[in-house]
Amino acid sequence: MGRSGDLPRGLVDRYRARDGVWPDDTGCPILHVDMDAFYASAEIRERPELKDLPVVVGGTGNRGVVSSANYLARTFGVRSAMPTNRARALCPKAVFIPPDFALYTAVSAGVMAIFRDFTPLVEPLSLDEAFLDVRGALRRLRMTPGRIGQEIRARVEAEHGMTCSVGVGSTKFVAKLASGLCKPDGMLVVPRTEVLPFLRPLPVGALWGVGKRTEERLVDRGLHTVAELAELPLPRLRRIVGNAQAEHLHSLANGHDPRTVVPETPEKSIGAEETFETDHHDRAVLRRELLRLSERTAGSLRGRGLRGRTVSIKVRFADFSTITRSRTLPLPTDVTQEIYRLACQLLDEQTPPGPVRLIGVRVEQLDDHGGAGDQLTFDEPERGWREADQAADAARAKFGGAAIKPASLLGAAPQRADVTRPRMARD
DNA sequence: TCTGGGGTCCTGGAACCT
DNA sequence: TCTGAGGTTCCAGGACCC
Repeated sequence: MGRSGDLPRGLVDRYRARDGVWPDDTGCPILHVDMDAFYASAEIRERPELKDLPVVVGGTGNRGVVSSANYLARTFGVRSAMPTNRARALCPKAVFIPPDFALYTAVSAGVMAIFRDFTPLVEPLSLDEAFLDVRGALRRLRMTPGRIGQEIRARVEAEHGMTCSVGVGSTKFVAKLASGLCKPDGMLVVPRTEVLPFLRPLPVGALWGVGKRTEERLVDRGLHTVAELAELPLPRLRRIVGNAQAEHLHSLANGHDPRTVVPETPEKSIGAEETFETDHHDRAVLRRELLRLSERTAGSLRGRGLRGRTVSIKVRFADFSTITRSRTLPLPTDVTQEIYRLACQLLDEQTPPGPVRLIGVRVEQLDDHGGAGDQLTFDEPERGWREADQAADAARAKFGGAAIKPASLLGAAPQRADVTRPRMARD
């Protein structure tokens, strides 16, 4: 939660423990646990000699950005999402490390397992954070929510050598804000009766769903704080931000957040995209990249037992203008060649010429085919491609990711900016 | 400063169907 | 047979989140 970290610290002290006594956590069953500088901490855990150095994890190429920086690096002004080149200028002595997602995934699994020792109702938001609903655990473990938060913090540190921050509240939104306000290595309890006094002085940008653009729009109309937004008549807010967002923000600002902790949510889309190290006009290069991305996307689909009906491509030009083009198939697919064929059609028929800095492929309208394995579409040629995909998947599983690739990808790949992968931490 | 990558959700327009 | 209204789906783009 980026901007909540900029809030006045004095505001939050009343929600910390005083003389070892925590504020009343009755009716506060929601915990939000957020690992501190997760990727950087995981790297330091692997290489303890980095402990007292500024550490920055992120793309190390020309166009890379910072995914995570330890708190020492942050004292130099380094922030996540900042271009790596700028981070380097601010802190030349920092150790820059490309992300290692296998490591973060493994650490994350260990941390999530600790959460599940307290409650089965764990909703991971990314590798480094999760909501917990501890309602059932209160009776079973005879612990208060605050006590559970402390236990979790202690176990994460003891078992993984990393710190985390915990927010305890009556709703997801309050718990999430609270964890953001006590970073790093802290805990905050916002009593149910204190929700409105807690929220009202916050800037509108602290509301979940208010980013840079919406914040500008609200501030332009004189709405600076949550209190001002809460008091605005709903019809006026609708005219500013649209119906759905108005309802959502008005509820949050008035302390209402009906969202429950949902342990499993089905994926809605899967895709891959990449930024080139230098811009490319050449359609042959773009098509080759589409094949690589189609292969990655289709592989992810097959790995999860999913198929999708809508294929979309995203093209970002040198001037940063971005277009998306999509087409829907009559039947869902997970076949690399079919996704690639559609992606090429979209590139050739619907994409204007120009220097391209990023290209991506995404598959939407996903459909779990429930292990129906070979259930086929009516498109007979697809059968051969699916069998080829399955054989290639098996070979990759046995011999590694580089073991098999389409012949057209065997040549030199275009230089890409540093690759990062699913769900980055942003802490 | 100059902007990654993987996602979700919403809006609005066009096309299509009833 | 034509037309319009209303609903649904598709598509594109924007904003946001981590």
